[in-house]
Amino acid sequence: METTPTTKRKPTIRDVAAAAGVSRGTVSRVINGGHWVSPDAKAAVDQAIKTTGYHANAAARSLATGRSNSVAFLLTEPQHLLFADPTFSLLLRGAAQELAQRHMTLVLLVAGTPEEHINVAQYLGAGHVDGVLLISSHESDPLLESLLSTGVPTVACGIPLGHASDIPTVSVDEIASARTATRHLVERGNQRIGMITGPADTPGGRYRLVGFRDELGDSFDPNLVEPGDYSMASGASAMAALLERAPDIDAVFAASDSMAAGAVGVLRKAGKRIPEDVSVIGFDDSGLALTVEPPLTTMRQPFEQISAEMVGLLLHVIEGGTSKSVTLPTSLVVRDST
Amino acid sequence: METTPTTKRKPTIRDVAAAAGVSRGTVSRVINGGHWVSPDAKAAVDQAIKTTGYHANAAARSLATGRSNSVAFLLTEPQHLLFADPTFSLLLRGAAQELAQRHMTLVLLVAGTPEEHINVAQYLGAGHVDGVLLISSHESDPLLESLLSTGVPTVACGIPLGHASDIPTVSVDEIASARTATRHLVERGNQRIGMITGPADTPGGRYRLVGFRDELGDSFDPNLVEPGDYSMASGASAMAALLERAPDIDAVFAASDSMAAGAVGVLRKAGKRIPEDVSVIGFDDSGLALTVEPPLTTMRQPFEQISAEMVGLLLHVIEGGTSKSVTLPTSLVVRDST
DNA sequence: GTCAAAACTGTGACCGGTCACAGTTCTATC
DNA sequence: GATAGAACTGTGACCGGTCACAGTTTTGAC
Repeated sequence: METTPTTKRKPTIRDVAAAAGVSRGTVSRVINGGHWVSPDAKAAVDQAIKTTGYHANAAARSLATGRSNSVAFLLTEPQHLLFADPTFSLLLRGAAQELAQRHMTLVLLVAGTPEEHINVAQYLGAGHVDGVLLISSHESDPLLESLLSTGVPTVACGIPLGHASDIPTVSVDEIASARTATRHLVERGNQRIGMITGPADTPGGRYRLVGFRDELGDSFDPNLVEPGDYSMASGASAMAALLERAPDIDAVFAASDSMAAGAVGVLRKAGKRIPEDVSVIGFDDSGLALTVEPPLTTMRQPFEQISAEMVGLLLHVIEGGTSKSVTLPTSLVVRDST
Repeated sequence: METTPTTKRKPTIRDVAAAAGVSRGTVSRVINGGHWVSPDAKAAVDQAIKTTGYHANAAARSLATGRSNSVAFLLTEPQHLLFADPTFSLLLRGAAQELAQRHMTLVLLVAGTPEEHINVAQYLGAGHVDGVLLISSHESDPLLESLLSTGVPTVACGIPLGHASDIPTVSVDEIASARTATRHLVERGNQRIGMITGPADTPGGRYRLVGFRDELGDSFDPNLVEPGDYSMASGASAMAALLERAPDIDAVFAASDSMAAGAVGVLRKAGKRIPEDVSVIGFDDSGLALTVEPPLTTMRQPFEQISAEMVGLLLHVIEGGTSKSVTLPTSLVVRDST
């Protein structure tokens, strides 16, 4: 490997200043909005930036300003949920785009194993990022504790159980959504409606069940509730359990599309027609909902809005603004499974 | 909001040096491997780091060393492919973990729109990251051109068409994999085997077709080939087209599980039983393969290995090592669709 | 025509590390 | 016991920006 002639040092702000015939300070001002610089100077600097091919050095800027212009996208889910569930990639993409527009970057942090946990905690504690987008934390998440204690600006996705008031949150109205889903099944004439819930230590796991129970009122039968962990496999085994306990079940509300998909597979193997014999409704409206046969009726979560709101909120907190939480509406998407 | 008492300034290397009774230089040496420092000094520094709660400032370090200790995970796919296809999240997660082990971070870059393209090019050109993991680039990708011209160390996933020798790559043997898949169908006794290909400007789109054709030899019928774009919808319409052209088709090889899933839906609606009437084989072994009914036979890509190799290779190039490419084997996973 | 305020510009210190180099101590060799 | 070299330590310069402040010019009011 020969040394390329491209060994020219990267231009610094001093090079630009020299080329434009002004001082570093003026160049800096032009870069940062251009206030309080004369039109002549600004033009000269703009020109010099072009000719030199200058780009500000992020590290130097961070060091001087104390801000990194990056935020962490923090995943704490155990591994199998992550790639089983396509929802997180929607959030991720949305957040990345939203941040890019604001010229900030997104660093992905995965805290699956305990070892990763402590590494992540260290990393965040060191102040390497300006803020954290916390994705779907389980109750009593130790990471949340350390986040709160280090004081890194944080916005959560889905109300972290037990910390409702401590931390700004973007979430959907779980209870209302679950009621809507349940009402839909009732309105379709179903009588024996079961539910496959998410883990009880997650907001979706807990509150969707609450909405389900609230909506059914007196006709709620605890025997028709079976827990899952959002994964397809858990949906399948939960459905199997429900079928065994209540062969006359005529509808099921799953707290995720993945679990609904698992349930559909089991129902079909059991010879049930969907929706004639059993109606199925999911939650999320992830890409999965369309791959299932029949396509799933589901509660759509506005993932694009969620990520946009999270970024907006986080940046607001980083700027020193007061923190508030946002609740977004879901919508019922009716397809062929009900 | 009252000012918290936690306004204590973050400890710097000088604080640690003072606490340990040594110089900054010694502390720096301890942090970076601890060579050439006496056991006494090292112990004192380690102790001081603990008591002060010191973490090195990444920006300062980057500024001094000229390295950012971060790499970009660059997505250039058009939007709809991204979240339709779960494969990228596997790669992403694998890469993040692999990097975390080496105390580097992964910044996610999305270059979907032309505007994002130029922003990303700028960002990379500015040297904000030490290297780039390039995910599935299409031929004549302008971003690739600018990457090569800026000289940022880059490793591609899947041989970038037209740049085979310019850039280190981690890929699977597309042709051999396609031959294995095709052979499997032939061995199952199928006679009229169709293929749904990926876009011709992607390596998977081009070379899987080559393998398919090679394996079939004389019995290859160009009339039984229909292009798709890896998405489920495209798989469905391609399957519909094939069925119309060749109602006697008895097997189909799709270049992605998503397309296979789309094909399965169409086949079932057409009254075909799978695999009795038509066998279907996919590619990837993404999570999707198990959600389809029946579960898909498919060619498994070793995504964990791919991301691990990519990171390893990239870091090697960053360190100034010579670049080489790696080809990994796929494996046939037989399920119920063949 | 004076003077104050507004508009603009340049300078030096600083952010928190790393690195080269010079200086010191310790060990081993003849 | 002189001396070379290894092992260890401290110092100042530097990375490339930003910022506060001081200095200069322009503008407008009286």
